[in-house]
Amino acid sequence: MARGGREGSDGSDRADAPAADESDEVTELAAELRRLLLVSSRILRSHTASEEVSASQFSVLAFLQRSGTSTPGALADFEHVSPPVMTRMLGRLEEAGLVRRSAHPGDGRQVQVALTDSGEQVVLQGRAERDAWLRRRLQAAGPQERRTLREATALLRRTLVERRD
Amino acid sequence: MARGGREGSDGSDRADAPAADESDEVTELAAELRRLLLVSSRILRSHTASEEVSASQFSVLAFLQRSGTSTPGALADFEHVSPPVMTRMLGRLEEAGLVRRSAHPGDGRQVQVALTDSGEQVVLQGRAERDAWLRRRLQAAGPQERRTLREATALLRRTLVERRD
DNA sequence: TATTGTTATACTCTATAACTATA
DNA sequence: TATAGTTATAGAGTATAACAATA
Repeated sequence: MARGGREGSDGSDRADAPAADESDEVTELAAELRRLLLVSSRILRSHTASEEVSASQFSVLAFLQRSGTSTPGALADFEHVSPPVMTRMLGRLEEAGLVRRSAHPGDGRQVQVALTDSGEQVVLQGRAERDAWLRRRLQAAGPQERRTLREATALLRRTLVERRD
Repeated sequence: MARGGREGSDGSDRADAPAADESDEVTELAAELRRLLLVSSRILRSHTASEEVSASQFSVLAFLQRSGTSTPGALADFEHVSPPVMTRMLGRLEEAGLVRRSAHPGDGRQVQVALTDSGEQVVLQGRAERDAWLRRRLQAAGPQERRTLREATALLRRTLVERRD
């Protein structure tokens, strides 16, 4: 990791101008984080898909199960996908009989989306099984490590997901 | 999977049988982590793709730049994709003139993969630009938070990526 | 005119199965 | 027989542009 050198060692000690070391540190963290997210999302995707629904589809179903009802636009925002992608996802879920689309009361442009009974079954029964692989690993990691991971999860969400600019 | 209710809630308080609270805690962390990885990989992918190469392709180029030379099989392992996926990725990169495939000396079954000069250019010039978005956010998060993220990155890699079973 | 959603189009990402060539 | 890689096939994930309907 070779970060040799002290900060401010070249005389540029203004507080708001990051020193070379800090810049290196951020650069390296960024590269590691990028790679980790890319690879671990692949791994997780493969471990949380089932024959019934993919990881992405399950995420939509789980959101609907908690929120009761939503619209394609709200779901697209929540999942961070473009509207056409959500239209397609909902189309597949509807074909599979897991969600139902109906007219929005009051605003004819919008569409209401809700789980069917079958969709609710998939969420409730699938949840435990779906996260089993991840739970096993977290269990093995130990309490202290889970504490770090909980902090980091919240932090990553704030840093990557919720911030808007 | 349905492991029959909560463990430990019936008075079995052996130290290696996680209490109900711990089980709930792990379950919740697993669900949050799954969702975070799914969503943030989407976000990151959209912010690290360029016209030249996608996020995945860049990751392959960056690995080659550091390792000098590799084989399709080793790259597939490293990226956690199946062999046919790597074949296709390499095909596209080769078409674009960024990598070169050549006969493996000593083992005719294997193939050697290396960057072309053009591919090296893409890596070296693309690195800073590609991570700019992520670096800005990490910079804004502050030193203490980056420390947590560094710990968590290493921890997640050990927990999710490196463990084999 | 702005918003919501969909359709059309065109990629990339991904896996499994079957095949070829070499060891 | 086992290993490395590719081809064939199929489907999911993703985005932008163009369109329709409603507000």
